[in-house]
Amino acid sequence: MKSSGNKTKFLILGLLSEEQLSGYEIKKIVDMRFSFFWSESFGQIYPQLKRLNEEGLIEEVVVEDSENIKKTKKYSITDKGISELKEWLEEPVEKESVRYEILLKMYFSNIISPEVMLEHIREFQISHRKQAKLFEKFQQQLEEYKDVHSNHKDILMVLSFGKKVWKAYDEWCEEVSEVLENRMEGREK
Amino acid sequence: MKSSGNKTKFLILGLLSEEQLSGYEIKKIVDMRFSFFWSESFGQIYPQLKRLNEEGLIEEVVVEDSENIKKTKKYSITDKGISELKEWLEEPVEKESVRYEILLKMYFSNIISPEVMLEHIREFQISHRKQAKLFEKFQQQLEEYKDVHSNHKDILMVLSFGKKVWKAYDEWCEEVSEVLENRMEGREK
DNA sequence: TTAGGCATGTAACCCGTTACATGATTTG
DNA sequence: CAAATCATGTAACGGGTTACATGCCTAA
Repeated sequence: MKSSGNKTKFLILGLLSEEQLSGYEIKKIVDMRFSFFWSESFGQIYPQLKRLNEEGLIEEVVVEDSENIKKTKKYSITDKGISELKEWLEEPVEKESVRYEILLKMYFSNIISPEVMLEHIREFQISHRKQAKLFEKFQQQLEEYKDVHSNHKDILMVLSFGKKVWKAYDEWCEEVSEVLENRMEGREK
Repeated sequence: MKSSGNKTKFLILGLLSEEQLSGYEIKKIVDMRFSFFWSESFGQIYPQLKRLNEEGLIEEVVVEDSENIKKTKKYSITDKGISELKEWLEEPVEKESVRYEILLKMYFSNIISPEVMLEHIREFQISHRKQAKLFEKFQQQLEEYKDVHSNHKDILMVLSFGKKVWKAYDEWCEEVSEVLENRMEGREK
């Protein structure tokens, strides 16, 4: 068992190191900006916030919101939290284990018709192109609010990863589509 | 809950649709040829084989190995197994949820020194280059035993995915390394 | 006024890895 | 003959998703 393991913890600490957030806001940020390389569910976030609070790595912020008492529980990171975050950031990256269902299906696709496989590829391509457009949109937003994010450059590099890898996905789809189309024609003859 | 969910099941059915295999052999194949896009542990494979056998999707092969009675339990796929495999292959691909720890660390890397982050990138690059070399090796092997695999072309396409995406990884590493090196110099001034 | 978004949380369940147990066979 | 590899399997644990429960607030 590794010292890390629980990465939700560090995602939360990381986000709280930038600004005070509620569980709901954390989820929103992950869905909007991290979705292409990370995901979290409420079932992870809320219990984790509770634990981190108990451990003293974060603390609840008293939201004195002038007029109305909000129901949102905001948290801020403590010094202890920052030092644990730092520790984790300095630890070597565990190698990710991805599971591409589409490649499994591709591998065994001689069992099914090329038409069906082509359809899978098309869907894969469409959904990833949709994501690729979000990269551009997010990058524009970033340029506008350049001063807000102290880690502006780092975010750009994360985005660059997405753009490069998603481009590779797209090119692969093009290549594979062609092969499958040829196969369809060949079979019809 | 989706009708699929349990993908180990279909990996096993897929591999058994090509040849009779034991649990141990399945693990070996996954580790050698699928490792860049799939992984399985014994703790998944053996119980799953048992279940599939009970369900009648696969059956134990009586290994009559002339001289010595082997301890290996080989399985073959049944017609029922093939039709379930086919069904799954035709179902739409669920979108994968990847978690790139390196991108999380990159995102928050303003907290740590560029030297440490650069080290992470280097390790990422090295391990992925190692994998990239295996693509070439595997492709050569494929060309040699072209006739053995009926799905030769499909395997090549899976490999092509790896080559393209891993190339994108490598290019990203180069780009990011440069940025981090500049940052280090900038800070020293 | 009702549907949808905001907001927090818990419980059940599934999936997957790790660790452990066991024993045969091969190789230095 | 000891160490490594082959080979099969189980149990425990942990991480993550889904479903559910609850209640507020806002806009059509």
